[in-house]
Amino acid sequence: MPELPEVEVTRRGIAPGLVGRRIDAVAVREPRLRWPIPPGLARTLTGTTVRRVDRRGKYLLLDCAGTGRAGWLILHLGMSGSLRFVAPGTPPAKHEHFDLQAGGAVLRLTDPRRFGAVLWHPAADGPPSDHPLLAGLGVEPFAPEFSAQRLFEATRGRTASVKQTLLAGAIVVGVGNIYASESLFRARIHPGTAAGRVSLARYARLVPEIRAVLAEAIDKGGSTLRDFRTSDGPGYFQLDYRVYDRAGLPCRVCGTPIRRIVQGQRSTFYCPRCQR
DNA sequence: CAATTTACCTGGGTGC
DNA sequence: TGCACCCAGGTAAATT
Repeated sequence: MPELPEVEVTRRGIAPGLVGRRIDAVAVREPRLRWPIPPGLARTLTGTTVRRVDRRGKYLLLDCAGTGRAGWLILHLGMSGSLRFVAPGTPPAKHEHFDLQAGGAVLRLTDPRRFGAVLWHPAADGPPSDHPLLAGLGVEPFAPEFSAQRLFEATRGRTASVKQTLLAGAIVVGVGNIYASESLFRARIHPGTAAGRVSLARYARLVPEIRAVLAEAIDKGGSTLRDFRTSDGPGYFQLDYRVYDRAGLPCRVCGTPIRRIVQGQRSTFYCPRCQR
């Protein structure tokens, strides 16, 4: 599943092939994603030039501008989406729903479960941060604004578990299901603890661990990164998980069997001895 | 009213 | 071979 690290690796992978290039053609083969791909998108995009490729949370933002048109193409990979470049004329396989042809390269979106999104945010509607899907997002985990103090203050009075609170993305983005379990393990915090009852000192342990685990995953993705021009995209890399998906296996620190619990219909993994 | 919980979208994989 | 069922993440809707 593409989480923030995969999306960031994708951003780095596709940006060189897009920035400064003119969009020559757009193909929409299957508009039924999480939300419909806007009907006029091909007409809007064709002829614009990609100025930047940014990321906000798990959203990719392509800054596109041309004569009389400007805005951002918003891409989300959902839980099964990926992007890669293919040679022009490559016949689309099943689940390959969307193409962006720019300067001889074709960026192709594959998404079997169609939980992803391709949306357009006109510049006239303000910056992308004004878009309803982006407006409520928390801070970026690598931004200086993300601090133990901020986490502490934002969670006072909250009764929801610290794991679910991180996952919700309203305080900090990018801590998906895998990285929530992993970072809480590294910080030795029990995932079931009410967010409002976690001390400032514990959040001071957690913040650097969140950054470390995300940075590690990005590095790993960068190092295993395939050629976005010819091959099949970022190929989801796996961190050497310490607790995630390790139910029943011995904790790498103390040997106690890792437990799996369900919080908000989602799996959480933790070590009952190391995390309290 | 804000916080919290539940439902839903889809299709690959699994087990019978 | 077919089919019921589970699971995944992010958002909307429902509920507290």
